[in-house]
Order: sequence, then C-alpha cells, then structure tokens
Amino acid sequence: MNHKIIDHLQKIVSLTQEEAEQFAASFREVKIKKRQFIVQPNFTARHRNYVLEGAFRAYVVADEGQDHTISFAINDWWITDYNSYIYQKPATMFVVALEDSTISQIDFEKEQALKKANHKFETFFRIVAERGLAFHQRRIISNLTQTAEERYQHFVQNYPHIIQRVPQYALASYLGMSTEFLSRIRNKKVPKKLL
Amino acid sequence: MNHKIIDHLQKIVSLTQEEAEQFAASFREVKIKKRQFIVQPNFTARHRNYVLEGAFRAYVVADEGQDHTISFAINDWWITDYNSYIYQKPATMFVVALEDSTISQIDFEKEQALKKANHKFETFFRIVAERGLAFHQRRIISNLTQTAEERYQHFVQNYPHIIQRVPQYALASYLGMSTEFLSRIRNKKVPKKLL
DNA sequence: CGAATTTCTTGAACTAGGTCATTTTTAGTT
DNA sequence: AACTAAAAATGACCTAGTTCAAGAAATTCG
Repeated sequence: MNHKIIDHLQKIVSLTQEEAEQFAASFREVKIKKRQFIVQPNFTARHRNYVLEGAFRAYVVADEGQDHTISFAINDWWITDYNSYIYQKPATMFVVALEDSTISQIDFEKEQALKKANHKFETFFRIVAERGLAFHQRRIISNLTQTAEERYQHFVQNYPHIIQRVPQYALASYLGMSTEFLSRIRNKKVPKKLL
Repeated sequence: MNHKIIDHLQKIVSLTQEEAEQFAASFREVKIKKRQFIVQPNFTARHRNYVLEGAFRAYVVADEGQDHTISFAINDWWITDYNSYIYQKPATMFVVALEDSTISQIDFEKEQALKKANHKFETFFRIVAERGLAFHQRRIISNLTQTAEERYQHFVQNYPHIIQRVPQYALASYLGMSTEFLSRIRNKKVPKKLL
C-alpha cells in the first residue's frame, strides 16, 4: 500500500520496514476529478499533496483577472500553496486538477508529528524543502536572464513530458508570457528578418 | 561568542547550553572587505554564510554581460549559491560584499555533521529551507503578476532598510528592470498623462 | 454523432520597459 | 582639496512582448 510514496522516500533516506509503514500510514489516497480544486484562496491549505497519477496546476488570479501559473505537478511531484501550508495561513493560490488524478495527501498536524517522531522523517522533509528552494532559485534566474523564447526552449528541453499534458495557456502563464505570444513562438518558425 | 547566531537559532528551536555551544563551535567568524567575493562561478560554494554585520549581493552574469541580482542579505540573513551549496557542484553566481562586513560561516561537512548529530539542528535547517522556499515562491508570484513600478513600491514597503544600503543598479536588476527605468520610476513622480 | 464550450491561431495596433549616448552627482583615494 | 572612478539621471529612439478582435481547431459531453 502506498508503495509509490515509500519508493520516493527511500530514495532520500533509508528506513526499516516499520518506519516505512508508519510514514505511509499518515497519508491518505484520494481521487480528484479534472477541474476539481484541492487548494483555494482564503482557505488554509491543510495538506501536502503527492501526485501518484495525474496532473495539477497551481495559479494565482491577479487584480485584473488574468491568471498566472505558479507551478505544475505531475506524477511523483509534490504540490500545495507553500506559503499557506507551512505558515498555516489562508492561501492565495488555486490548485486544480488538469486531469482525473490520484494523490496521496498528508495533513499538516500529521506531518508535524512524523517530523517530531523520527529524525529520518525530519531529514526527508528538510531535503525536499532544500531541493524546492534550489529549484525556485533556478527559475528566478531563468526569468531574470532569459527572453520569452529562451524560457520556452529551456522548458521544452527540461520538461518535454509536461508539455504534452498541460494546456498552452497554462504553460504560457507559467513562463511569464501571453498565450498569443507562446503560440507565435511555437508556430512562426521562420525568423522575421528572412523576408 | 557567536551570540547572534545562537539568538537566531533559539528563535526557531529551543536548546540546552551545550547544544548551543556545539552549534556555535561549527561556525567561524570572518571579516569581509567591501567588493570581496565569498562565492564565485565555477568554484563550489563550500559555506553557508550568516551575515552578522554588513551587506551582500548574489548575482549572475548573463551571456550578454549584464548582471542580474538574485538576492541580497544584510544583518541576520543567510546567503550563498544554494544550487551550488546543497548539491556541492560548481556555482553559477557571484556573492560579493557591498560593505565591509562580518559573517559567520559553516562549511558543508560540518553542517552535515550537525544535522546528523542532533534532531533539533536538522529541524532548524529544515525550517530555514522551508521559509526560503516560501519566500522564493512569493517572489515568483510578484514577478509574474506585477508591473515594474508595482514591484518597486512593494519592495519599498517591505524592505525600506535594504533600499538605503544597496546601490540602485543592484536593486533594479533584483526587481527585473533596467537601472534607467528604476531611476525614472523614482524621479518622475508626475504621471505622463497630466501634460 | 453533433452542438457547445474551450483552446489555439493569426493579424494589426499599441505600450511597458529597454538601449544608447551624454551629463550630472556622489563617493573614494591620495 | 583635487582627482578619479563609480553611480545615478535624463533625453531620444527602439523593440519584445501585450492587447484586442475574430476566426479555426480541438475537446467535452449530452
């Protein structure tokens, strides 16, 4: 039961059989339908969610109404509104299923209990946070240094499997450009200057 | 000795006298002159640095030569190239002192040893990483949803003390705009349309 | 299957912010 | 105090990416 999340855990820290079971027992498997929300603004995000199967998108809606994708998560990634989850304060993001999905979720209190109970679980969550931090820092660098087209090409190189599964408008807003502009990048393969 | 870093630590986890001393003993106080680098591209960042007094800037230099500020750190903040430090691979960033400064640094191996030795230290670094992650996520949201002027105003509101201490070109590149544009935002207080 | 809804594409006009070049101001250095 | 170097300001022009509008494809679902 819950073997995927245990595989993930074991790749980071090595555990006894009991420990693995204790960890898995704190999670609950939930099926989520396409277009269903698992996090919504003004409600506190009570879970950390591990995607077993499916795809999700986290986004915020700006004052003017356009939405901006903050992150994607497909199989074997974590997703939630971290500012809401770690500080247990109201969320500002939506997290929605892009496909019918299955997730494994732990709630905040149980996670705290796990970390308190066993040094290894603490280590696990520390490493997950550090990697997330490093990932976000790379993204900030990319946003600051690259053009829209470069960011897109970079994404294609690094996450070809995600491209197949997310709508283009969501990808465009993740990359910080308009849907129309991404469409042009993808289609207009003839450089303007060649005419 | 090293009381500032212990104060910081004690705000996050509570420790015995011995534990506090053990933690502090892994750090070394170093004086850094203005314009001196503590991290450079192609060298692996071997330390996590806590700023006791002074100011630093982390930045990357893009292909075309302009530099982009990734983060600032003044008193009581941490700074390093996290992608380099946590994975112990060559850095892509520079970290330079903006003033004559004093830092308290721990090296990678000692940090690993601390985390291994005591659950509380592991908890401390986990919390530091989580907060950093949440901070970066807020910055990504700000970059995606706000205009240059809004980002500047937001920064003024949240970090007025930092503004005083960093050069304007560094702030501009942190906020993702050109020096000239930030200069215009600051000075041209008369809206264009009023003429 | 066929209608309805979403998503994607394309053109044309527009603008936020960038680039370049020059000058002014500020801060270091001897 | 004078000299130098670095940082900030300002004007003129430019462009990457946006916005708006409307049609074409692709999905969804009864």
